[in-house]
Amino acid sequence: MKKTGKLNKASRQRKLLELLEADPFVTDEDLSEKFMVSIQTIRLDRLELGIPELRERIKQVAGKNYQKVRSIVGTEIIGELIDLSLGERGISILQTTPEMAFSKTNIVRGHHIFSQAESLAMAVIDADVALTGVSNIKYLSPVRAGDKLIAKAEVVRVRGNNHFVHVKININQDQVFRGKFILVAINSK
Amino acid sequence: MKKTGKLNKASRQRKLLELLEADPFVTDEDLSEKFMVSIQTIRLDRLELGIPELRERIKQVAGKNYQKVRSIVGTEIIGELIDLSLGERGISILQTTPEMAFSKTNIVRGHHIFSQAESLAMAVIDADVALTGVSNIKYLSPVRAGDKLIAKAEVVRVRGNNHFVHVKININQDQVFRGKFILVAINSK
DNA sequence: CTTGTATTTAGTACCTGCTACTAATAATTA
DNA sequence: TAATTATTAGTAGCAGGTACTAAATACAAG
Repeated sequence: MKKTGKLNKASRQRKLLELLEADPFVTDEDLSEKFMVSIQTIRLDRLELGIPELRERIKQVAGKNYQKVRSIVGTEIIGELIDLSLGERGISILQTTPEMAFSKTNIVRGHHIFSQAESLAMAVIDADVALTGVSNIKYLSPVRAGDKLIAKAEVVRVRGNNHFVHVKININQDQVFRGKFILVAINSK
Repeated sequence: MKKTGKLNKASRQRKLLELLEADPFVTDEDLSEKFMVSIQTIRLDRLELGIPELRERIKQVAGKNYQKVRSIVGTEIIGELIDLSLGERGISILQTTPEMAFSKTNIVRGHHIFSQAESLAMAVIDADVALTGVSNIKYLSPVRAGDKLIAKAEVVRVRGNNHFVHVKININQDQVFRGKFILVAINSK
Protein backbone atom coordinates (compact mmCIF):
# COMPACT_ATOMS: atom_id res chain seq x y z
CA MET A 1 0.00 0.00 0.00
CA LYS A 2 1.79 3.07 -1.24
CA LYS A 3 -1.18 4.64 -2.93
CA THR A 4 -1.56 7.75 -0.84
CA GLY A 5 1.11 9.99 0.54
CA LYS A 6 3.75 11.94 -1.34
CA LEU A 7 5.07 10.71 -4.63
CA ASN A 8 8.67 11.03 -5.68
CA LYS A 9 9.70 13.53 -8.29
CA ALA A 10 9.51 11.25 -11.31
CA SER A 11 6.05 9.85 -10.60
CA ARG A 12 4.73 13.23 -9.62
CA GLN A 13 5.85 14.69 -12.91
CA ARG A 14 4.36 11.78 -14.82
CA LYS A 15 1.04 12.29 -13.05
CA LEU A 16 1.27 16.01 -13.63
CA LEU A 17 1.53 15.57 -17.37
CA GLU A 18 -1.44 13.21 -17.44
CA LEU A 19 -3.50 15.48 -15.26
CA LEU A 20 -2.89 18.61 -17.30
CA GLU A 21 -3.47 16.72 -20.52
CA ALA A 22 -6.87 15.63 -19.26
CA ASP A 23 -7.73 19.02 -17.75
CA PRO A 24 -5.62 22.04 -18.63
CA PHE A 25 -7.75 24.38 -16.52
CA VAL A 26 -5.92 23.79 -13.24
CA THR A 27 -3.88 26.39 -11.35
CA ASP A 28 -0.53 25.72 -9.74
CA GLU A 29 -2.22 26.20 -6.39
CA ASP A 30 -4.74 23.43 -7.09
CA LEU A 31 -1.91 21.18 -8.17
CA SER A 32 0.21 21.94 -5.13
CA GLU A 33 -2.69 20.90 -2.91
CA LYS A 34 -3.37 17.77 -4.95
CA PHE A 35 0.24 16.63 -4.77
CA MET A 36 0.84 17.95 -1.27
CA VAL A 37 3.91 19.90 -2.25
CA SER A 38 4.62 23.60 -2.36
CA ILE A 39 3.67 25.83 -5.26
CA GLN A 40 7.34 26.32 -6.04
CA THR A 41 7.77 22.61 -6.59
CA ILE A 42 4.92 22.58 -9.06
CA ARG A 43 6.49 25.49 -10.87
CA LEU A 44 9.84 23.76 -11.04
CA ASP A 45 8.07 20.71 -12.41
CA ARG A 46 6.31 22.70 -15.11
CA LEU A 47 9.57 24.38 -15.98
CA GLU A 48 11.34 21.04 -16.35
CA LEU A 49 8.50 19.56 -18.34
CA GLY A 50 8.10 22.60 -20.51
CA ILE A 51 4.46 23.08 -19.55
CA PRO A 52 3.24 26.66 -19.90
CA GLU A 53 1.25 28.53 -17.29
CA LEU A 54 -2.50 28.20 -16.90
CA ARG A 55 -3.38 31.24 -18.98
CA GLU A 56 -1.19 30.08 -21.82
CA ARG A 57 -2.73 26.62 -21.69
CA ILE A 58 -6.23 28.04 -21.84
CA LYS A 59 -5.24 30.25 -24.72
CA GLN A 60 -3.94 27.21 -26.57
CA VAL A 61 -7.15 25.28 -26.03
CA ALA A 62 -9.12 28.29 -27.19
CA GLY A 63 -6.88 28.90 -30.15
CA LYS A 64 -6.88 25.37 -31.50
CA ASN A 65 -10.46 25.26 -32.71
CA TYR A 66 -10.60 29.00 -33.24
CA GLN A 67 -7.67 30.52 -35.05
CA LYS A 68 -7.64 27.79 -37.64
CA VAL A 69 -11.37 27.58 -38.00
CA ARG A 70 -11.67 31.35 -38.41
CA SER A 71 -8.70 31.82 -40.65
CA ILE A 72 -10.04 29.40 -43.24
CA VAL A 73 -12.86 31.82 -44.01
CA GLY A 74 -15.31 30.27 -41.62
CA THR A 75 -15.04 26.77 -43.00
CA GLU A 76 -15.11 24.42 -40.12
CA ILE A 77 -12.91 21.57 -41.05
CA ILE A 78 -12.51 18.30 -39.23
CA GLY A 79 -8.81 17.73 -38.83
CA GLU A 80 -6.03 20.13 -39.59
CA LEU A 81 -5.79 21.63 -43.02
CA ILE A 82 -2.15 21.52 -44.01
CA ASP A 83 -2.24 22.19 -47.71
CA LEU A 84 -4.79 23.72 -50.00
CA SER A 85 -5.00 24.72 -53.65
CA LEU A 86 -8.47 26.11 -53.99
CA GLY A 87 -10.40 24.37 -56.71
CA GLU A 88 -7.75 21.70 -57.15
CA ARG A 89 -6.65 19.72 -54.13
CA GLY A 90 -6.12 19.74 -50.42
CA ILE A 91 -4.62 17.73 -47.61
CA SER A 92 -5.75 17.47 -44.01
CA ILE A 93 -4.55 15.52 -41.02
CA LEU A 94 -6.76 14.13 -38.29
CA GLN A 95 -5.22 12.76 -35.14
CA THR A 96 -7.71 10.21 -33.85
CA THR A 97 -8.36 9.90 -30.12
CA PRO A 98 -9.94 7.26 -27.88
CA GLU A 99 -13.11 9.35 -27.66
CA MET A 100 -13.68 8.84 -31.36
CA ALA A 101 -13.59 5.09 -31.01
CA PHE A 102 -15.74 2.28 -29.71
CA SER A 103 -14.47 1.66 -26.23
CA LYS A 104 -14.62 -2.11 -26.65
CA THR A 105 -12.56 -2.45 -29.75
CA ASN A 106 -10.70 0.83 -29.96
CA ILE A 107 -11.86 1.12 -33.57
CA VAL A 108 -12.69 4.63 -34.72
CA ARG A 109 -16.33 5.24 -35.60
CA GLY A 110 -16.89 5.69 -39.29
CA HIS A 111 -18.56 9.05 -39.16
CA HIS A 112 -15.39 10.71 -37.91
CA ILE A 113 -13.55 9.51 -40.96
CA PHE A 114 -16.42 10.57 -43.16
CA SER A 115 -16.45 14.01 -41.53
CA GLN A 116 -12.79 14.56 -42.24
CA ALA A 117 -13.30 13.56 -45.85
CA GLU A 118 -16.43 15.60 -46.40
CA SER A 119 -15.17 18.75 -44.75
CA LEU A 120 -11.93 18.56 -46.71
CA ALA A 121 -13.89 18.08 -49.91
CA MET A 122 -15.84 21.21 -49.07
CA ALA A 123 -12.72 23.19 -48.25
CA VAL A 124 -11.15 22.59 -51.64
CA ILE A 125 -14.18 23.78 -53.54
CA ASP A 126 -13.72 27.36 -54.62
CA ALA A 127 -17.14 28.54 -53.51
CA ASP A 128 -18.63 30.29 -50.53
CA VAL A 129 -20.68 27.40 -49.33
CA ALA A 130 -20.98 23.90 -50.60
CA LEU A 131 -23.55 21.26 -49.86
CA THR A 132 -23.01 17.61 -50.28
CA GLY A 133 -25.38 16.17 -52.85
CA VAL A 134 -24.22 12.64 -53.26
CA SER A 135 -21.44 10.56 -51.93
CA ASN A 136 -20.17 7.12 -52.46
CA ILE A 137 -17.76 5.89 -49.92
CA LYS A 138 -15.88 2.82 -48.86
CA TYR A 139 -14.05 2.05 -45.67
CA LEU A 140 -11.22 -0.24 -46.66
CA SER A 141 -9.85 -1.20 -43.28
CA PRO A 142 -10.51 -0.34 -39.66
CA VAL A 143 -8.88 2.69 -38.07
CA ARG A 144 -7.68 2.46 -34.50
CA ALA A 145 -7.67 5.24 -31.94
CA GLY A 146 -4.34 7.02 -32.13
CA ASP A 147 -3.91 6.51 -35.86
CA LYS A 148 -3.09 9.65 -37.79
CA LEU A 149 -5.34 10.02 -40.79
CA ILE A 150 -4.01 11.82 -43.84
CA ALA A 151 -6.74 12.84 -46.23
CA LYS A 152 -6.10 13.95 -49.78
CA ALA A 153 -8.86 15.51 -51.81
CA GLU A 154 -8.81 16.16 -55.50
CA VAL A 155 -11.34 17.97 -57.63
CA VAL A 156 -11.80 15.76 -60.69
CA ARG A 157 -14.56 17.52 -62.55
CA VAL A 158 -16.70 20.65 -62.38
CA ARG A 159 -20.00 20.91 -64.17
CA GLY A 160 -21.93 24.04 -63.40
CA ASN A 161 -22.46 24.11 -59.67
CA ASN A 162 -21.61 20.44 -59.30
CA HIS A 163 -18.12 19.64 -58.15
CA PHE A 164 -16.84 16.09 -58.27
CA VAL A 165 -14.28 15.47 -55.59
CA HIS A 166 -12.36 12.32 -54.75
CA VAL A 167 -10.98 11.87 -51.27
CA LYS A 168 -8.53 9.22 -50.14
CA ILE A 169 -7.48 8.70 -46.57
CA ASN A 170 -4.29 6.93 -45.63
CA ILE A 171 -2.55 5.79 -42.51
CA ASN A 172 1.13 5.83 -43.39
CA GLN A 173 1.08 4.08 -46.77
CA ASP A 174 -2.13 2.13 -46.31
CA GLN A 175 -5.34 3.43 -47.74
CA VAL A 176 -8.22 3.08 -45.29
CA PHE A 177 -10.95 5.07 -46.99
CA ARG A 178 -12.01 6.38 -50.33
CA GLY A 179 -14.95 8.53 -51.19
CA LYS A 180 -16.48 10.24 -54.18
CA PHE A 181 -18.45 13.34 -53.43
CA ILE A 182 -20.63 15.47 -55.62
CA LEU A 183 -20.78 18.84 -53.96
CA VAL A 184 -23.22 21.54 -54.89
CA ALA A 185 -21.80 25.03 -54.66
CA ILE A 186 -23.93 27.95 -53.61
CA ASN A 187 -22.62 31.35 -54.49
CA SER A 188 -23.98 33.81 -52.02
CA LYS A 189 -24.09 36.65 -54.55
CA MET B 1 -15.61 61.48 -45.23
CA LYS B 2 -15.97 60.65 -41.59
CA LYS B 3 -14.16 57.33 -41.75
CA THR B 4 -11.17 58.13 -39.61
CA GLY B 5 -11.02 60.11 -36.44
CA LYS B 6 -12.84 59.50 -33.21
CA LEU B 7 -16.23 57.89 -33.18
CA ASN B 8 -18.97 58.89 -30.80
CA LYS B 9 -19.92 56.67 -27.93
CA ALA B 10 -22.74 54.79 -29.63
CA SER B 11 -20.83 53.89 -32.80
CA ARG B 12 -17.72 53.05 -30.83
CA GLN B 13 -19.66 50.60 -28.72
CA ARG B 14 -21.30 49.07 -31.77
CA LYS B 15 -17.90 48.58 -33.37
CA LEU B 16 -16.54 47.22 -30.13
CA LEU B 17 -19.15 44.49 -29.99
CA GLU B 18 -18.49 43.49 -33.59
CA LEU B 19 -14.78 43.52 -33.08
CA LEU B 20 -14.81 41.34 -30.00
CA GLU B 21 -17.30 38.97 -31.59
CA ALA B 22 -14.93 38.49 -34.49
CA ASP B 23 -11.82 38.28 -32.32
CA PRO B 24 -12.16 37.92 -28.56
CA PHE B 25 -8.39 37.81 -28.04
CA VAL B 26 -7.91 41.56 -27.82
CA THR B 27 -6.77 43.45 -24.73
CA ASP B 28 -8.25 46.71 -23.54
CA GLU B 29 -4.97 48.35 -24.41
CA ASP B 30 -5.19 47.21 -28.03
CA LEU B 31 -8.74 48.48 -28.18
CA SER B 32 -7.88 51.84 -26.66
CA GLU B 33 -5.26 52.34 -29.34
CA LYS B 34 -7.57 51.20 -32.10
CA PHE B 35 -10.32 53.59 -31.03
CA MET B 36 -7.95 56.36 -29.94
CA VAL B 37 -9.53 56.68 -26.53
CA SER B 38 -8.19 55.98 -23.07
CA ILE B 39 -8.19 52.51 -21.52
CA GLN B 40 -10.73 53.73 -18.99
CA THR B 41 -13.18 54.53 -21.73
CA ILE B 42 -12.86 51.04 -23.14
CA ARG B 43 -13.47 49.64 -19.68
CA LEU B 44 -16.55 51.76 -19.20
CA ASP B 45 -17.77 50.54 -22.57
CA ARG B 46 -17.27 46.90 -21.68
CA LEU B 47 -19.00 47.49 -18.38
CA GLU B 48 -22.00 49.05 -20.08
CA LEU B 49 -22.13 46.34 -22.73
CA GLY B 50 -21.66 43.55 -20.24
CA ILE B 51 -18.54 42.25 -21.98
CA PRO B 52 -16.22 40.33 -19.68
CA GLU B 53 -12.48 40.84 -19.52
CA LEU B 54 -10.04 39.23 -21.94
CA ARG B 55 -9.17 36.27 -19.73
CA GLU B 56 -12.82 35.47 -19.16
CA ARG B 57 -13.52 35.69 -22.88
CA ILE B 58 -10.69 33.32 -23.68
CA LYS B 59 -11.88 30.94 -21.02
CA GLN B 60 -15.34 30.94 -22.58
CA VAL B 61 -13.99 30.20 -26.04
CA ALA B 62 -11.86 27.42 -24.59
CA GLY B 63 -14.75 25.97 -22.65
CA LYS B 64 -17.04 26.00 -25.65
CA ASN B 65 -14.57 24.10 -27.79
CA TYR B 66 -13.94 21.68 -24.98
CA GLN B 67 -17.62 20.90 -24.58
CA LYS B 68 -18.20 20.79 -28.28
CA VAL B 69 -15.44 18.31 -28.84
CA ARG B 70 -16.54 16.16 -25.92
CA SER B 71 -20.20 16.11 -26.83
CA ILE B 72 -19.93 15.78 -30.60
CA VAL B 73 -17.02 13.42 -30.61
CA GLY B 74 -17.88 11.30 -27.61
CA THR B 75 -21.47 10.27 -28.25
CA GLU B 76 -22.31 6.68 -29.04
CA ILE B 77 -25.37 7.48 -31.08
CA ILE B 78 -25.98 10.81 -32.75
CA GLY B 79 -29.55 11.81 -32.00
CA GLU B 80 -32.02 10.18 -29.69
CA LEU B 81 -32.97 6.57 -30.24
CA ILE B 82 -36.74 6.34 -29.86
CA ASP B 83 -37.58 2.97 -31.33
CA LEU B 84 -35.56 -0.13 -32.02
CA SER B 85 -36.20 -3.66 -33.22
CA LEU B 86 -32.78 -5.23 -33.21
CA GLY B 87 -31.94 -6.68 -36.58
CA GLU B 88 -34.95 -5.09 -38.23
CA ARG B 89 -35.48 -1.39 -37.91
CA GLY B 90 -34.97 1.68 -35.75
CA ILE B 91 -35.91 5.33 -35.46
CA SER B 92 -33.90 8.23 -34.07
CA ILE B 93 -34.52 11.94 -33.73
CA LEU B 94 -31.89 14.65 -34.01
CA GLN B 95 -32.68 18.21 -33.07
CA THR B 96 -30.35 20.37 -35.11
CA THR B 97 -28.74 23.49 -33.64
CA PRO B 98 -27.01 26.57 -35.05
CA GLU B 99 -23.61 25.11 -34.13
CA MET B 100 -24.18 22.32 -36.61
CA ALA B 101 -24.73 24.77 -39.42
CA PHE B 102 -22.79 27.17 -41.59
CA SER B 103 -23.22 30.52 -39.95
CA LYS B 104 -23.72 32.32 -43.25
CA THR B 105 -26.52 30.21 -44.63
CA ASN B 106 -27.83 28.45 -41.56
CA ILE B 107 -27.65 25.19 -43.50
CA VAL B 108 -26.67 22.16 -41.47
CA ARG B 109 -23.37 20.58 -42.43
CA GLY B 110 -23.76 17.24 -44.12
CA HIS B 111 -21.64 15.19 -41.80
CA HIS B 112 -24.08 15.72 -38.93
CA ILE B 113 -26.83 14.19 -40.99
CA PHE B 114 -24.55 11.40 -42.08
CA SER B 115 -23.55 10.76 -38.47
CA GLN B 116 -27.16 10.36 -37.40
CA ALA B 117 -27.81 7.94 -40.25
CA GLU B 118 -24.69 5.88 -39.75
CA SER B 119 -24.95 5.60 -36.01
CA LEU B 120 -28.60 4.55 -36.30
CA ALA B 121 -27.67 1.96 -38.92
CA MET B 122 -25.16 0.54 -36.51
CA ALA B 123 -27.59 0.50 -33.66
CA VAL B 124 -30.11 -1.67 -35.51
CA ILE B 125 -27.58 -4.34 -36.36
CA ASP B 126 -27.83 -7.22 -33.96
CA ALA B 127 -24.13 -7.48 -33.29
CA ASP B 128 -21.71 -6.41 -30.62
CA VAL B 129 -19.74 -4.16 -32.88
CA ALA B 130 -20.27 -3.12 -36.43
CA LEU B 131 -18.12 -1.31 -38.94
CA THR B 132 -19.23 0.54 -41.97
CA GLY B 133 -17.86 -1.02 -45.13
CA VAL B 134 -19.60 0.89 -47.88
CA SER B 135 -22.16 3.57 -48.08
CA ASN B 136 -24.01 5.30 -50.79
CA ILE B 137 -25.79 8.42 -49.78
CA LYS B 138 -27.72 11.30 -51.15
CA TYR B 139 -28.72 14.58 -49.60
CA LEU B 140 -32.02 15.51 -51.21
CA SER B 141 -32.54 18.98 -49.86
CA PRO B 142 -30.80 21.30 -47.43
CA VAL B 143 -31.50 21.10 -43.73
CA ARG B 144 -31.70 24.28 -41.72
CA ALA B 145 -30.59 24.79 -38.15
CA GLY B 146 -33.55 24.07 -35.89
CA ASP B 147 -35.05 21.39 -38.11
CA LYS B 148 -35.88 18.15 -36.36
CA LEU B 149 -34.52 15.18 -38.26
CA ILE B 150 -36.34 11.87 -38.04
CA ALA B 151 -34.24 8.96 -39.23
CA LYS B 152 -35.65 5.55 -40.04
CA ALA B 153 -33.36 2.62 -40.61
CA GLU B 154 -34.30 -0.72 -42.04
CA VAL B 155 -32.24 -3.86 -42.41
CA VAL B 156 -32.96 -5.11 -45.92
CA ARG B 157 -30.62 -8.05 -46.24
CA VAL B 158 -28.09 -10.01 -44.23
CA ARG B 159 -25.40 -12.07 -45.87
CA GLY B 160 -22.92 -13.58 -43.46
CA ASN B 161 -21.40 -10.70 -41.57
CA ASN B 162 -22.61 -8.13 -44.07
CA HIS B 163 -25.74 -6.23 -43.16
CA PHE B 164 -27.46 -4.08 -45.74
CA VAL B 165 -29.25 -1.17 -44.12
CA HIS B 166 -31.29 1.60 -45.69
CA VAL B 167 -31.73 4.86 -43.83
CA LYS B 168 -34.16 7.62 -44.70
CA ILE B 169 -34.25 10.96 -42.94
CA ASN B 170 -37.30 13.20 -43.00
CA ILE B 171 -38.26 16.62 -41.79
CA ASN B 172 -41.98 16.40 -41.20
CA GLN B 173 -43.12 14.65 -44.38
CA ASP B 174 -40.24 15.70 -46.61
CA GLN B 175 -37.38 13.35 -47.20
CA VAL B 176 -34.01 15.12 -47.00
CA PHE B 177 -31.58 12.22 -47.03
CA ARG B 178 -31.30 8.62 -48.02
CA GLY B 179 -28.42 6.26 -47.54
CA LYS B 180 -27.52 2.66 -48.17
CA PHE B 181 -24.99 1.18 -45.81
CA ILE B 182 -23.24 -2.12 -45.85
CA LEU B 183 -22.15 -2.80 -42.30
CA VAL B 184 -19.74 -5.49 -41.28
CA ALA B 185 -20.54 -7.12 -37.97
CA ILE B 186 -17.82 -8.27 -35.66
CA ASN B 187 -18.79 -10.70 -32.99
CA SER B 188 -16.38 -10.28 -30.18
CA LYS B 189 -16.63 -13.94 -29.11
C1' DC C 1 28.64 9.80 10.81
C1' DT C 2 29.74 13.12 7.61
C1' DT C 3 30.01 15.04 3.09
C1' DG C 4 27.98 15.95 -1.27
C1' DT C 5 24.28 16.28 -4.33
C1' DA C 6 19.40 16.47 -5.44
C1' DT C 7 15.08 18.09 -4.08
C1' DT C 8 12.01 21.03 -1.95
C1' DT C 9 10.55 25.17 0.24
C1' DA C 10 10.61 30.23 1.22
C1' DG C 11 10.70 34.75 -0.06
C1' DT C 12 11.13 38.89 -2.90
C1' DA C 13 10.51 41.88 -6.92
C1' DC C 14 8.15 42.28 -11.02
C1' DC C 15 4.64 41.38 -14.82
C1' DT C 16 -0.09 41.48 -17.33
C1' DG C 17 -4.64 42.52 -17.53
C1' DC C 18 -7.60 43.38 -15.28
C1' DT C 19 -11.72 45.29 -11.13
C1' DA C 20 -13.44 48.82 -8.24
C1' DC C 21 -13.31 53.05 -6.87
C1' DT C 22 -12.68 58.39 -6.56
C1' DA C 23 -11.93 62.61 -8.66
C1' DA C 24 -11.08 65.81 -12.12
C1' DT C 25 -11.59 67.60 -16.74
C1' DA C 26 -13.73 68.16 -21.38
C1' DA C 27 -17.69 68.17 -24.41
C1' DT C 28 -22.45 68.55 -25.24
C1' DT C 29 -27.14 69.89 -24.37
C1' DA C 30 -30.91 72.41 -22.31
C1' DT D 1 -24.58 79.78 -18.31
C1' DA D 2 -25.75 75.74 -15.72
C1' DA D 3 -26.52 71.00 -15.86
C1' DT D 4 -25.58 66.80 -17.72
C1' DT D 5 -22.86 63.43 -20.15
C1' DA D 6 -18.57 61.57 -21.65
C1' DT D 7 -13.87 60.98 -21.05
C1' DT D 8 -9.55 60.77 -18.70
C1' DA D 9 -6.44 60.18 -14.65
C1' DG D 10 -4.94 57.89 -10.82
C1' DT D 11 -4.83 54.70 -6.89
C1' DA D 12 -5.29 50.25 -4.47
C1' DG D 13 -5.91 45.54 -4.98
C1' DC D 14 -6.25 40.82 -7.22
C1' DA D 15 -5.02 36.32 -9.79
C1' DG D 16 -1.69 33.73 -11.52
C1' DG D 17 1.96 33.76 -12.74
C1' DT D 18 7.96 34.57 -14.10
C1' DA D 19 12.60 34.96 -12.55
C1' DC D 20 15.58 34.98 -9.26
C1' DT D 21 18.26 34.08 -4.63
C1' DA D 22 18.80 31.60 -0.61
C1' DA D 23 17.90 28.39 2.80
C1' DA D 24 16.26 23.99 4.51
C1' DT D 25 15.61 19.10 3.93
C1' DA D 26 16.27 14.38 2.03
C1' DC D 27 18.98 10.79 0.53
C1' DA D 28 23.08 8.24 -0.95
C1' DA D 29 27.78 6.94 -0.79
C1' DG D 30 32.22 6.85 1.15
